[in-house]
Amino acid sequence: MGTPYNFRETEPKWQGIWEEKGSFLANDDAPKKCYILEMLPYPSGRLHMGHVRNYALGDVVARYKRAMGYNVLHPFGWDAFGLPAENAAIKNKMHPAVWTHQNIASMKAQIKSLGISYDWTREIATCDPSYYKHQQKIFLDFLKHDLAYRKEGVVNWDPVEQTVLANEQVIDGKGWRSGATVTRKRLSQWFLKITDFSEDLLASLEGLKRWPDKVRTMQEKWIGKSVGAHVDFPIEGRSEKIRVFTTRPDTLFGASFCVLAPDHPFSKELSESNPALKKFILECQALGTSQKAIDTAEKAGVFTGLKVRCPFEPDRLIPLYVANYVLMDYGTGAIYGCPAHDQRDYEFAKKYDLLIIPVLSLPNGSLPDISKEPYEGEGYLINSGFLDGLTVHEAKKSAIQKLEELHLGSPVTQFRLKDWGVSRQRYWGCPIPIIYCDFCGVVPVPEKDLPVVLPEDVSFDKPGNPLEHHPTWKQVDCPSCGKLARRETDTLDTFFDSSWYFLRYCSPKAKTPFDKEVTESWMPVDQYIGGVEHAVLHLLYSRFFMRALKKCGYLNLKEPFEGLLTQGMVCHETYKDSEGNLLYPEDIIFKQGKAFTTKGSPVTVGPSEKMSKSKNNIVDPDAIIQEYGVDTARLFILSDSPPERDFDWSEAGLHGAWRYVNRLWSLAQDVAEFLPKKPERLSEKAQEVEKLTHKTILAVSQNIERYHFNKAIAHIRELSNFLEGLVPDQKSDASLLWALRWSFEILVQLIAPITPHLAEEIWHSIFKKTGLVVDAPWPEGDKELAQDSLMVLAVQVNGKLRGTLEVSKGMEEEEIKSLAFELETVKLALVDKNIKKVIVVPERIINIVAV
RNA sequence: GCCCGCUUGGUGGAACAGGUAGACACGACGGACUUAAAAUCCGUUGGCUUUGCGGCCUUGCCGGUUCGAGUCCGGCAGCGGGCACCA
Repeated sequence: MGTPYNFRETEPKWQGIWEEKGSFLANDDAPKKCYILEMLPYPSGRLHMGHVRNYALGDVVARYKRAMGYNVLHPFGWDAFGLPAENAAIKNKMHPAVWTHQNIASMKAQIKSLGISYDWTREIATCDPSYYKHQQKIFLDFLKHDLAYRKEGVVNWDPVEQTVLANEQVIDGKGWRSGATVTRKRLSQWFLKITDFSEDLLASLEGLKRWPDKVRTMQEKWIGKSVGAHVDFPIEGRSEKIRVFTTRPDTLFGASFCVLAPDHPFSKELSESNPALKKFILECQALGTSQKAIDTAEKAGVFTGLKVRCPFEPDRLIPLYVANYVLMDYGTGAIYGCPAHDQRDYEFAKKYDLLIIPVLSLPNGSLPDISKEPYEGEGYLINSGFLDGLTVHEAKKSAIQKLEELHLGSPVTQFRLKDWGVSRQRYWGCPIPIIYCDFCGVVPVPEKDLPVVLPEDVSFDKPGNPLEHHPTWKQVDCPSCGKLARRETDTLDTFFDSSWYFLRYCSPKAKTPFDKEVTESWMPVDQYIGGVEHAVLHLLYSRFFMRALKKCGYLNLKEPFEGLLTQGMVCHETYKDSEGNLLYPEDIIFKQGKAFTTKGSPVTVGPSEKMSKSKNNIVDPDAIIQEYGVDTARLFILSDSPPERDFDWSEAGLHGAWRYVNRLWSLAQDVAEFLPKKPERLSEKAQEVEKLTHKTILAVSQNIERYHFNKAIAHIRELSNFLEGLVPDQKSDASLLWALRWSFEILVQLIAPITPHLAEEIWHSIFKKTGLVVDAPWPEGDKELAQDSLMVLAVQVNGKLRGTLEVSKGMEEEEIKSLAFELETVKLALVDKNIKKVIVVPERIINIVAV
């Protein structure tokens, strides 16, 4: 028994030494670069376990790469603009800047106690004018290169508060504070032309080999390329035509109505003389702007009184509707309905009693049953004139060809992706550097006047945008004519801030947004780590930014993130007392596997759910670090689940990690006795130690490379279990004494990226090493020495395991077969059976097939 | 509603390219140490069955491909993420 491990002293000590020595500073000039990055956090004020998980994952990779000889860039910063700061301002009467800076200070202290290998000299905060100054420059360059433009966009409008609401502030169609029914309002706003890059953003996904497939699929679906056609439906009795977009020109003979979006210009025109339609359009505006609200609303529409002519059947007239399920943003803002073969059209047709004409047979030629639901599968065209008998694919081609001949349509490729609206009617964001002049129009703020800084003296007493009702801020002289003009009072979407921060880290002190040469040498990010919830928006916007910046001449790269790891959520059980009230985890005691309150009454343990305030199941990282130390928390959070899955936090699991930390500490003392040179001869046990050690090095390295940290830890535990078992034997075996010490030293290096403080402390105070583990090169595994000479083969009869064989590597197949047949259990299973064949899979299995 | 995932013992998970399901842990149970408890250490632990040996069943559910399926294919169910102004 040696001295117990004192993490309270040890952890801050090593954090201080690493900082003092500058162990984690990145070097712009050194070769072999590696950029490891965790997603920029929002400074909410309190660190949560999701952060701890994220940073622990990144730290293992960063420390491992450093030990592998890489020059690692591992920076940190804050996504410091955003809505919560304004909410806090209203609630607590605290200025957003003060609130944000306080949060950053307290979170920074918490993060420092995690011992993550960050280069803090590169820290940024997006709310800092020295950051957003460059962002404003980028915006102006986007404007110059036709990547930013103004158009009308739709926002959620709270008519009582006279304020624009975010989607999350709209609950069941009502404003979260006022409770008033939210309406849609059109405002002139700034947009970025992400759609200029639709094709490239889609095609380049294929090259992102180190991204999870599911993220690539999600982006692919989001961009949503579809090949279809524009089709014109002439309006009966008028000269205009309704142009629709469709992906199914093959089903045109099944058309039974056409639908315009409520926002369609023609809908508006017709509504002037149609009060019912006008009323309906107003009702549609009561729907929020979210896709979910639109999709789940009951399909409803109004007949315009007009009929349109089917392109292929000039004599057939179908009604023209305006309906809530057609979007102005997508395609042409108009569709034709083929209810027999489309779910949404089907629902609409049923509701308004419109014709449902089947135009597709099943692949076997029979008619689909469309009495209850539409048929959306493959088949052959029917009831379709010149298309009859064709497959869907053939009919699409043929229909488009005919439309072109008739001058009533043309093939067209459509993307679901929309341009990115970046204007926000809020205070706590980056000001858009634009001035509106009655004489000169839209005038960019001259570069010499950047940054346009947020005014500090704002009030949140009035609803709406504080910049808008600030007494003087928006008044400015026009840079062009000098007359009095107005500043843009909208600020930028915070996704704008986080779409280029990873570039700023490369040269955080640059006078320009970033230094081209240095940035190109660090970029792309080798490994990006963050939550799956960012799979589409943040990651897609960042990919767009790289392309847009390239177009503006900033750099010559297209993809920001070469490797991507998306981590799962951190969950925890929920607890309720006998009355069903939620309880906090710290008020629960476990006895014999059952849960009780501290007062002894029984507790119902609910399912594990994402840690959140509303579920009362948050575990505070600070408290855990106080009680167990950060290495224990890191070990537990890395060992229990693979990173991409949800993680279940449990006090018991944490305790297991704590025990292991202490076992390693005491094992270190048991094997500390030193033999300076490897003995000439190794005993059998010493050879086993050597072999398992090499196996472990290889397995741990491979598992870290693949981000299977839980498996890496399992291998480390296997090795330490083995070493522990041999400790009593070492006194009588000098070569084993050497082997145990040698092996354990390697084990300490292998676990160092996971529990870095423990590793340094063993290295220094038990092994009396002079250098630091962080400066030691990663151990090298020898494949030869890790080889087994014997192996175990499974023997099956008809696919069922009947026994095993231990054979030496390279034994002849015939010999293996005959050994297999000699197994008693095999003989028994083969009684009264004829052998049909024997399958031998080298080094794996023998399967005897018999009947 | 639309898009994308996930589902293996009491629990978290392992099984690399279809080849011995349950590595490594947690919990539980039994034992050692202790006046006792905690801590620590040792052993057992998927289920059913048999006095041992063994046998049968088992990867959310139903079906298929294969000598062989947790892994591949089709269908279903449950849970979760995203849906463009939360970040």
